[in-house]
Amino acid sequence: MRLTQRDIARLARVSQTTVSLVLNNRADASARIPAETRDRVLKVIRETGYVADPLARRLQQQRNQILGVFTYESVFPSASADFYHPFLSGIEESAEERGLDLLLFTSAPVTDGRRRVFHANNRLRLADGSLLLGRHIPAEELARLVTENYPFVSVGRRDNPDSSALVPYVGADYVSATATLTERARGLGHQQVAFVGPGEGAESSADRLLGFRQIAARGLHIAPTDRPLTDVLDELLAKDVTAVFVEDLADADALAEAARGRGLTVPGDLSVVALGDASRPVPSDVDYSGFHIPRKEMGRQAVGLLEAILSGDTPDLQQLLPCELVDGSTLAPPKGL
Amino acid sequence: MRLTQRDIARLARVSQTTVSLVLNNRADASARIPAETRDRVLKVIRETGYVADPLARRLQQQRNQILGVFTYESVFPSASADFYHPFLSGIEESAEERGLDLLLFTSAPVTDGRRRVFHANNRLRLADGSLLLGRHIPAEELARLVTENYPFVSVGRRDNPDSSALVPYVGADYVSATATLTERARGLGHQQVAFVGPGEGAESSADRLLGFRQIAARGLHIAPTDRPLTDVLDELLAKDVTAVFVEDLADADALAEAARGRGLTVPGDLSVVALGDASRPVPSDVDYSGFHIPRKEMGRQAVGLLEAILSGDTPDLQQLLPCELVDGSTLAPPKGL
DNA sequence: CTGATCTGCTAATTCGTATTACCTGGGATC
DNA sequence: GATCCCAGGTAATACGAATTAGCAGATCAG
Repeated sequence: MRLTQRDIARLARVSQTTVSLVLNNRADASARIPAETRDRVLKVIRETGYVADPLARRLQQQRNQILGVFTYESVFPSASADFYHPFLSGIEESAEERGLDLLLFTSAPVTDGRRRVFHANNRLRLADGSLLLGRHIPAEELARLVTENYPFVSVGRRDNPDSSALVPYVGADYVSATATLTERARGLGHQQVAFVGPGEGAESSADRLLGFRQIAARGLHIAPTDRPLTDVLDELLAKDVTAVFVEDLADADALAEAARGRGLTVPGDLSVVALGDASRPVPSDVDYSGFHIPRKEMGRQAVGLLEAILSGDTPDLQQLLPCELVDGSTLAPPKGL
Repeated sequence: MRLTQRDIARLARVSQTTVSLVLNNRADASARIPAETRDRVLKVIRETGYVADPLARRLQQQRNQILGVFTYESVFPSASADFYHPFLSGIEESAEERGLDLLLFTSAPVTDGRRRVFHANNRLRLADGSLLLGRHIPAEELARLVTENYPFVSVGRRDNPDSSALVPYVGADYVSATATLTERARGLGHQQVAFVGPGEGAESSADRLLGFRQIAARGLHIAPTDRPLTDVLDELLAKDVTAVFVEDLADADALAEAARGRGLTVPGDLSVVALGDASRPVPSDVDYSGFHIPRKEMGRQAVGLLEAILSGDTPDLQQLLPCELVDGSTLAPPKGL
């Protein structure tokens, strides 16, 4: 049987109220506890090792000092670890600084190979608010979270289910980063540049193409829908492209490798820019030019934003962080120059 | 303002009791709800999106379906990630299967560079029970957890603070694994074998030496207390050692590298056996003979053990899992043969 | 000497849910 | 006609801590 304040009260010959007052160090005008009584209570607490039940506490108060973390895939298996890790590192660090615990919603049942926030025995309310992570977050879940007024922040994604719902998020500014790099390529003398990637679907893809287009309005765009890489490379060369922008570092590496296979040099004959980190392990250790997504910082900021929301502040609910530009070795003036 | 059962009750024109009964699907003789009433209540619940407050629930019940995870270092920074990750992967997997959420105690204040379980505002009771992970778990904290009767399981460590306290743990059987490998070396014809490592202090170290001694009672033991590696190598060669057992894969690699530096071949001139995984990144991709610690499985088993404890079963509180032997390429008959 | 103020506490209530005990009206049984 | 039973609920209470209201007794002002 576990100890309650009532037990402590009995042992210290005071009321449960007094125990609570001592514990919470209340010295209001309405409740003055003389040192002698206070010490007596504290002594009993020390001797028994009593700790307050945090759950009973929060029934009363508004905050619980727990932040939920909902991931749409398992966190720890190494397959998704590379993706989630940097975010979680920042989240953990920030939570530690703020004295918050993190609740991983591993109990969410998996349907169709994905976890769902909303299910029969929804446990979101265990936490004061939650952080949502995942490559693909279903729009209807976001919408419901917003309409139910549940405090949450989406990390890394910035898709809005519809115009009416304002989804709080911390994202990365792909537009600026891509634009800056495209401009840099222009500055180095590249006349024909190309963007290889879907450029639509996820906002992260759309944003990169947008940034590219801001500078290279008429640059080539190739959406490699299951097209073999050699095919893509053929088209690039046929159109005299000297600098190519790729959404993923792993894809960038594959493309560069293919180019080298044809006797081309990188960046001499073809500059390759990686617009983001590798989504899967890459064997080569080439230092690709491009940018890194500030994942750890995004995690940190997300905790900050959620805390602000919880404490009633309403700062800018949608935050974009600058990407870290990487000079690297694969972006240089074209050979002809 | 969030919805309560009282609100649902009002809307459905029933009592709060009835709402609770419907929600929990109680069809006992003591409470029979006709389909009509039940449907009316369920309709309101659906329309409002009401979900029960899990905290208020557990105030009443015994279980909360939350397992605490206490780590003595941060989990996600890549420095400790390699260590914690496999454990956590198993824990997460098992928690998911059992419908449990995981609470990371990131709020525990850091003193002397380490987290502490026990501090002023101890929050262990948020969870039904907890898993303890860490390279170095202070004995006094273990002792206190035991005396306070808090349900927990220590993962990977099996140190007992004193004989009276029975610490529940899931560990790895280093003794058997080391003994098996030593026997294998003997079988291959090695006459002089050596064990390089502290062999005391942590039980994991002591256990390995113990397993080694079971087979090679008079084998050489070198405790490399800050001794330069070349020194250790000198001694091995001077004593005609042909097979050496090293506690850590990283150390094994360093030693093998040093041997090769002197023109020796591995395993031709010297067999090297790694008694465990690398505790720090190792550049080489040599496939060392030795064993792996079954970290993921240990995580899984720990959840199982904790669940058993929580449900009142008292199985064997201390469990040892077999290590995975690795044939590898660094253990072979000595050259002379 | 009377009322006001202060000290040092405690009884009662609250949070949201689950459970237990009981209530009511009608039909069946004796 | 009295008793019992049963369906269909509800009122009351418990869980553990926090808070609000308030109660004795001492002290002080006037």
